[in-house]
Amino acid sequence: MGSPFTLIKKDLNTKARLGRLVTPHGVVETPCFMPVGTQGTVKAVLPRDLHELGCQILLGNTYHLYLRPGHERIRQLGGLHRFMNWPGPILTDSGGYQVFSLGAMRKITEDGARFQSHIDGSSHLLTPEKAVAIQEALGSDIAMVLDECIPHDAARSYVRESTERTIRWAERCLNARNRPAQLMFGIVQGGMFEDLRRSCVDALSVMDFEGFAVGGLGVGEGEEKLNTVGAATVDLLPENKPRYLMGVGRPQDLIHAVRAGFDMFDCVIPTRNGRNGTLFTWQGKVSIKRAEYADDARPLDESCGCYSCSNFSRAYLRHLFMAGEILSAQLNSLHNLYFYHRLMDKCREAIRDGRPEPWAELVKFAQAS
RNA sequence: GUGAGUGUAGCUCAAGUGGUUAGAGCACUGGAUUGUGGUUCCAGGGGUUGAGGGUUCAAGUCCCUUCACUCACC
Repeated sequence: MGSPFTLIKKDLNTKARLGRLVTPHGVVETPCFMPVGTQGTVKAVLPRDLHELGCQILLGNTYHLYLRPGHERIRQLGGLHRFMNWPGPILTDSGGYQVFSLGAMRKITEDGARFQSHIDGSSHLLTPEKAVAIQEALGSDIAMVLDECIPHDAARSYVRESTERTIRWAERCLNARNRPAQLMFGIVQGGMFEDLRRSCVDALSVMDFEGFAVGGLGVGEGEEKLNTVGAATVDLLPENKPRYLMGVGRPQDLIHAVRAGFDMFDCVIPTRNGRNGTLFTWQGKVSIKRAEYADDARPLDESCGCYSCSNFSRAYLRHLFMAGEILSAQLNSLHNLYFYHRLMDKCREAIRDGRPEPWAELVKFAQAS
């Protein structure tokens, strides 16, 4: 059995790569964007619509599905794919980000991360072994190792200590595997320190992972550090395996990261910002709640082929938002995900094309954003 | 008609015995949101304190007149 990842083409003008990742539930063309479906659903979007807009792979979450409805229940019901009626590939995050985002509600030890449930306050210990067992029960195509996502301004001494623990956890995750068909990705930490990033890559890259992720970015460090640390880290990763930049980002961040050599992305921005009234277009961000759109009969983006732009006016989208209607979240999320997928289409086309012109357009868009 | 009560921001309400530039929540306006708690955070515009007169160094607050609304009773 060969490697699940095939590097199809390296761009001549940038470090971007065109690839193909084979998973048990289908093939993913990279660079790709993964919509976030934390709780077994991409909020406000039907699986049918995700498929229609070109979505290839979704992200689910270990921590959330473990707490509710429970991974054993999902296993009994035929696994996460069947449970949420998404037949395509699914990558599951390990719960490492919740180590970061739940802040005061968790405690880290060598053994694992102890969480206080945000639902009922009950206490749970998530160990590397348990994170793997949960992801195997969910039946995801790609499992992520348990890591600790640290704040961008963490002191060097803590970053070092934490990153070394994350490396030990990665090894424990590998040893806990029981389903060879499920791919597993290691996660590079190291904060904003390039030497710590490098030693983390050195330690992880000799382990038998099918891909590598870069974590701990897009957590408030700012655009410049995101780009420089991201680019420096991705350069160190093995060329023949997929490289995933976790949790990033804005359209301009994705363009920079693809050009730096990343293959996979996930981010809540298109769905969360959509629900909160921020929409992405090729002319830039549009805050649909603005009063200036109250009487605007034009579609959000004339050049967009999504269901929302094909059928509704800005005035209607604003009305739905101001009225707090459920359809607002649906139409906005659908549009933003459509936009993100067309953005990734353009990146793949630029690599196939091989000329600098398509990149020039994308960079121009990124700079204007 | 008589008696009582209430009038402060678009809405609901605060502002001890008179004392800085009348505040808050919601709403509205603008901005933020990066491995999601259907949010949250930041900033801003808004007032002739129903109207008129009086007392006082000083009135949303006390007095008089008037208007509106609410309730009770003829």
